[in-house]
Amino acid sequence: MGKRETTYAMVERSPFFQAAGAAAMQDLLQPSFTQLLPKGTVLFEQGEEAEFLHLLLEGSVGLQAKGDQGGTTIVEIFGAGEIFVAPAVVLRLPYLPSAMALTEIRVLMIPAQHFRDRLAASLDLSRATVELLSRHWRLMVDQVVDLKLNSVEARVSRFLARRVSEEAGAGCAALPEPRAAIAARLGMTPETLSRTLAALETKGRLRRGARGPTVRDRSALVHS
Amino acid sequence: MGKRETTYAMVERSPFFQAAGAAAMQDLLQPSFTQLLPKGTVLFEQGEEAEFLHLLLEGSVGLQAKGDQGGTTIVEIFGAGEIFVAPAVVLRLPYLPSAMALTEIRVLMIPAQHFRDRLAASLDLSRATVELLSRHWRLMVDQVVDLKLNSVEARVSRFLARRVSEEAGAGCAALPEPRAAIAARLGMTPETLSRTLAALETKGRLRRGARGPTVRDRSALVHS
DNA sequence: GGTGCGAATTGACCCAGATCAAGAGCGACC
DNA sequence: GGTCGCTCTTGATCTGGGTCAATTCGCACC
Repeated sequence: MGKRETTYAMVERSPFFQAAGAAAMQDLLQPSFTQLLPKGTVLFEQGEEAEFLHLLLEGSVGLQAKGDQGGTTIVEIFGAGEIFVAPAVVLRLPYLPSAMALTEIRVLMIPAQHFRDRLAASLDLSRATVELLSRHWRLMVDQVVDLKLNSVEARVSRFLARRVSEEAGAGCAALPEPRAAIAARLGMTPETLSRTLAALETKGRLRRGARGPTVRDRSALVHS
Repeated sequence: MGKRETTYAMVERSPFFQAAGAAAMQDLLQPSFTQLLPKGTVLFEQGEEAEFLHLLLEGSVGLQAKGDQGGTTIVEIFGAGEIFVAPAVVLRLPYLPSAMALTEIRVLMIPAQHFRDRLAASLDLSRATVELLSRHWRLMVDQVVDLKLNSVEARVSRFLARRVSEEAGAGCAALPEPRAAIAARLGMTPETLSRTLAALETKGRLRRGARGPTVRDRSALVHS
């Protein structure tokens, strides 16, 4: 079937698959299944035992965490091809954040116990997981630095820049996720995000369109 | 020799050692060596190739990162028994942050290539590394949530609470690191940290002494 | 026991971004 | 095609924490 073909092709392209190799992945994926879920679906809730490792095939999901004094943020937004949430699965601990579909998504569900079993048996898979976690740690370090050192405008600019192709150096940065989610990911209010996009437009850095803002010059956006 | 005895005993108590098991650790530690370094020493610089995995035996080190628009922060402060910076070692990539001794330190240096070799050979070590990275990822998630949702006072309170023993519920939170480092870790200026400590003192939450602030009631500090 | 110097505290002021409160689009569904 | 219920944007105001400057503290070294 065509749909299953593309699914496998997408899985194959993910960096995790590359690192683990086809053999290990075959074993891993055998009892997994895909789900098609509408925007807004909660994949799992903060505090639940981890039952699945997720590989996102299409759309984006947000990892949402509650602070202890109340209030929630989005800690990370994952796109197609990315895997979450390995730490909870590995440590057999409750999920630290909840996960919510920010758009309609297609996601591959890998049973947690099966993943742990394969992990204990396969060095290749283990190695790929180490690399995955390393990359994810670096993402979070990057975000912490961003939050601590950069202004709202710089954070928005960096976020948009990561959404336009690096080689083209320009293009339309689609923002299919709700504004509130993006604002939370960037550590600001939706109002401030909106104002900042408006400010970037008057500065000529982008043009706001229906399918998201169009960036004129990617490098000019980041460096200033 | 007594000193080597205690070194090994400390290594043995670290969670990473527990997870990896004595056999794997024996192999890992064979070509490692310890160093005694004064406060202010730079262990490695952001952008250098990773040459060592570090296990901190005594003192504290700060992971310091530069933002791309200039300015630096401290992303994390590690204490005795903790391992850093596995991601750079694993990925054979340059260190993302620099590391600086915030106090006098004793640190075990594990050659990077040796670590990677053992990692590729030992499932136990691999598994321990996966768990280590998972815990470190969670630490960073926690910090991101803290930065996004909590006020300066709440962040300082949480930080102090983690420095007093949980069972006692009170005690002296030694702050041997320079104030500027702690402030950077918490995403604020040294001035604000100072003022916040003063404010917590007038509220009766702590008493400031020479060997760091003494917390009267740990749980009152966190929950308010 | 000065005395010199960097780190920590305190004080006065200011500003980026939050908050509160209207509007403006924009689909979905009758 | 209207109108209900969104999300998004814009406007006005407020405030937490940053900035800059002046002490004061702690302590190594003479």
